[in-house]
Amino acid sequence: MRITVEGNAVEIPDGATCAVALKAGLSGKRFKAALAARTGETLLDLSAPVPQGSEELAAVDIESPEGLEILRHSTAHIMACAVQRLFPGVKVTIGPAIDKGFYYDFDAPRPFTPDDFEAIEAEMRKIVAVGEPFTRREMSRDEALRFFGEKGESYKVELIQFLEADRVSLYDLAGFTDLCRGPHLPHAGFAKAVKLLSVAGAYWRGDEKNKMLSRIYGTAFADEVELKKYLHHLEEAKRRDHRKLGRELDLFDFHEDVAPGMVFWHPKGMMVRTILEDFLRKEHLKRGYELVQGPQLLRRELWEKSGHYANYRENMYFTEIEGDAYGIKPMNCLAHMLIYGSHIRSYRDLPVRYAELGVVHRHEMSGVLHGLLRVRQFTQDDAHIICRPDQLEDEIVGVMGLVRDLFNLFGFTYRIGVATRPEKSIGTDEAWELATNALIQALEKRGIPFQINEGDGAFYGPKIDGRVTDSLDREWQCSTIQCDFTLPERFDLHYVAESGERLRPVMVHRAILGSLERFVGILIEHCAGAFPTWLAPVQARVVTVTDAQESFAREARDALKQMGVRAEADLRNEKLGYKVRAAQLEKIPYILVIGDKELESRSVNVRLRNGETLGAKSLEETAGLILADSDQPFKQGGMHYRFS
RNA sequence: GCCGGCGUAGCUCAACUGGCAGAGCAGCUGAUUUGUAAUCAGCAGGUUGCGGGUUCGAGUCCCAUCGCCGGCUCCA
Repeated sequence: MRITVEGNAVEIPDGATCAVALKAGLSGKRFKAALAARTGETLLDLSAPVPQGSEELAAVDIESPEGLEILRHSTAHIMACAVQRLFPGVKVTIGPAIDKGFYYDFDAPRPFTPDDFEAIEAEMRKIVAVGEPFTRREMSRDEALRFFGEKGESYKVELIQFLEADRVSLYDLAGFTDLCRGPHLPHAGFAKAVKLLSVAGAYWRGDEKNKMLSRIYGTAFADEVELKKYLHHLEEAKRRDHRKLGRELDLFDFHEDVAPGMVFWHPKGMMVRTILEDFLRKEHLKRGYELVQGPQLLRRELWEKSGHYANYRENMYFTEIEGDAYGIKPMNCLAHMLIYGSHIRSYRDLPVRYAELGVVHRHEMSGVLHGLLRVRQFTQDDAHIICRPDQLEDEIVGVMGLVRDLFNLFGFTYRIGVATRPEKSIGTDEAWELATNALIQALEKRGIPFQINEGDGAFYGPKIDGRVTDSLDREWQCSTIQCDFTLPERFDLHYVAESGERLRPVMVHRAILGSLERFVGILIEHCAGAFPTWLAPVQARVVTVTDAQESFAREARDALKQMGVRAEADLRNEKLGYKVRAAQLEKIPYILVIGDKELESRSVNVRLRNGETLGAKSLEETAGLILADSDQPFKQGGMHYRFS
């Protein structure tokens, strides 16, 4: 029998096993992975005969990353097959593998609901149990158009019309035929650990002008153990949800009825924010920034002049004062430019670095709001650097240093992207090219790896994006560094050069943590509510064993406060275990127990958040311990105060 | 904004096909005075998101609206 391995035809004796097939013609990483897996434990059955009629090599190691992707994509086919068996008349569209699973978009008379999962999964299990083979065949473009046209699969017809190839490949599975590049599993029997997860609406080809399809998300793993692990991971993410922890830890809440998308910070949450803000201000002052602040409302004419009115109006709030239209600022740059423009500037004055923890309002569509991570009012750790073109690269390099230091401090790994000119934009081609190159060169100079995101830039300039990955491997966009030649032009900013000539400066818009709201949300999920000691709203709680220690407990709390520790006391008439449990659930870093023994020696018994007890210590010693712990990030936590 | 799901006490959730709105936790009060993740008892807690409609009767069915959740689109 003749089979094809990654495009190479190989002759295999009839009745040969997969092992023989593997030996016969190996190229392509997924087959190498399969070979490698032969020694270890694998679901690949090498003694199985090569299935008849299969043109693809009958072996896939579904434990390799490539194999897993094949498994998931194939599982999407199995699901589509099951859906068409159960719901005749449902049209298929596309069903790719995604990061942790797969989806398939259907055009169904009635959108699917989770109630349908049981039936679909049962039907899928039948296909898997039989081990229905995937078989590949090819036909010409016209044949395929006719084939899918006759079946009424109009979406497949549309897809083929967009393809440039003369011939297309199709895969058959138990009577279900799908247009597909492949590759696929040899047979459905591999897809044993499968689960459907959710339904959602999704636009055909991702365009909101197109029809809304019904999408089913699912996942598949090499075995049940891996699947369970992943489902557990999803549970863990749920447990860490900042919206849940925000309520449980009494950090913040929302009053959806009166202010959707706007945060009410409770005392503990505000403490975290305040510490963060103080830290950021100090850090910016160290790095040559100056603090400024502009107004919330600016006349509409100003937004027209900047281009925001034309490009960003639908996301802005407007109000009227004495008959004049005002826009509530969605960003801080205009005020900063007006401040810059209030003096004549010399080339010696540059760069000017204006920083503001700026409160902005953006009218986000109702469907996108999400806890602290997507809100309508938020605070940016914003700054604008106005500099000479020859200083631009150094300034970006400096900003990237701050990005690195801050993310290191919080223990985030991060990924950098460069976003280029979008369709809706202002400014000349030359300016765009200059700005884009400056960003790229600065990154290269720092040796920071990055990817290019075409057309993802702001309307006034290209940008560098920084996305952090949290402890659950999810990515969040925080940093944005934008190069802007356009607004200085529109606002006629200038500086006086050595020659006396008036020249145009460049402006860099940048935010490192992005929005403090979002960042606190990410941080909560990252540390599961257990803030590092320096950020913990309550660092220590004094807990009494009986009422007899009440007075000393108050004394101890006040003494700790005096020494700079954020301490409180739990004097409730409850058993020690109850109060320890409460403090532990609130993730307070230090629990200080006072019973009769400690009362006598005027000490506290120190218990850490992880359950470890350190024994009795004097109040001074305890305060020293806690303060050293909360100082750590500033002194030893990988901070680099260098500018280069 | 679009598709789907949902909205019952502060929180987590009950209430069969329409038939007297309930429990645990949290809270408050009292008893208890306790040694490192939950002492016991009692009390209080509600216009079932809001507004209409159908019905003898609506938490439950219908319409409208606000909001939330999961996605899509968007995201400076």
